Amino acid sequence: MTTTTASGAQTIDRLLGAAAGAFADKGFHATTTRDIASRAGLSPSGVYVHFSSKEDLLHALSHSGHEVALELVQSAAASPGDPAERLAQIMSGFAQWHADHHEVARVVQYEFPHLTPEHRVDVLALRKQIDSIVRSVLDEGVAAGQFSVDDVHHTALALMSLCIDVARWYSPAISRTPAEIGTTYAALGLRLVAARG
Amino acid sequence: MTTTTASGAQTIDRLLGAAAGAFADKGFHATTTRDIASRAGLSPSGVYVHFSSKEDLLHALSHSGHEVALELVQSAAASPGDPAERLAQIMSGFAQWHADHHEVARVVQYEFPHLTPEHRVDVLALRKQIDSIVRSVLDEGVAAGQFSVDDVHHTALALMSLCIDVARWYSPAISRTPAEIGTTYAALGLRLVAARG
DNA sequence: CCAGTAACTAAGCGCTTGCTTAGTCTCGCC
DNA sequence: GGCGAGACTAAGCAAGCGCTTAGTTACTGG
Repeated sequence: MTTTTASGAQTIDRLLGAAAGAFADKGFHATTTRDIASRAGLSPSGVYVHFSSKEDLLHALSHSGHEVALELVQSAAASPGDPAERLAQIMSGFAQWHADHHEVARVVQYEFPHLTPEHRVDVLALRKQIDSIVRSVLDEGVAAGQFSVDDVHHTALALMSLCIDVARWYSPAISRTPAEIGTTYAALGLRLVAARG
Repeated sequence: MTTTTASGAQTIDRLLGAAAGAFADKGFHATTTRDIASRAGLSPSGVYVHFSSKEDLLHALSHSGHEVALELVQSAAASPGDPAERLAQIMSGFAQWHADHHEVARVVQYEFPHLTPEHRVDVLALRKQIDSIVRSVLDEGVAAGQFSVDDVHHTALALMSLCIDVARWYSPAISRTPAEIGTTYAALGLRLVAARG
């Protein structure tokens, strides 16, 4: 069998980081494999020791990014507290993640269509899990009379949409910190579902 | 001087439409000039009769798209009614436009970084106008005691963000019509600014 | 009726792309 | 102490890229 050594694992991390930076800066198709290799301090062919293609790198990045986001939303939804407190946790965590990891987030959200069809369905499954968690928190809040929404599906989409778009406009150069953005978005989320409109 | 004939103007429109479709489907860099030419029913060199480069096409598309969006927001902001009614007009019009013209909207929003620096500042000026119109409607609503927001800048960004992200998830295959999306987003927008939270 | 020009194409140039091949180096292990 | 295998590179190939050149056709004003 083929084993990966410690130095190999390190190189894989460098390659993923290099690809995330390059894809976020210039987009998947505008990024060359030579670009990724040089950012990772390798020769052009060094990439293919660890990944079978440029799209393979995109998929690895996309899959692990979605996994991290899913875990984040999962644990926020499972935290103690009423639906409003848990929704606030989800919004603040999800929005902050899109700022803190805006490179990976941008790749995850905007390069998704460039995955192969098989890799796309793989990643889509993780996305659906995130959506369904948000919807169930909304359902609970409505059942408890704490939330009042016109349509749970549409509202859940709008809430996620708000956080996802953070990756588009966020830049480390702006004055708002990711943590502040998280706090703001928790408040905005609660406004969107507040009962007694 | 060089004049454009009627048939030439028609071809320019076909080229812009072809480029919008191709850029929206595959992204700017993944689109080839041969692709655009064949969608427009021209030979590969036919593109260069009317546009000096592929980026020139992106800029034309981006500029006119922003102009249409600006006019839309401008006229909604100038419509009769109190700040709440005018904000609802802006949200419904802007959201609906991102669904109805999701091809151009996607190019406008996501291919923006691939413009040359000069073309980017040109388009950025139009963007800033849109933002400032939204902020002034918020200011008026706050002054009238009709709105209550934590921060006008942040709220204006969130409102625009919500509409812009429609272009990412909208597809003609879904059951919601662009008009329905507009109505939903007008209501969501008012929730985000509502006084007596 | 013909000169001038806008609209368009066939062919192709120079370059870059993703990826491969053939080989070197450096370990850990018996 | 040699050998198998993982990590890596120099060189390069076939294909596709944006764009140009040289030329043809179609129309329009004088």
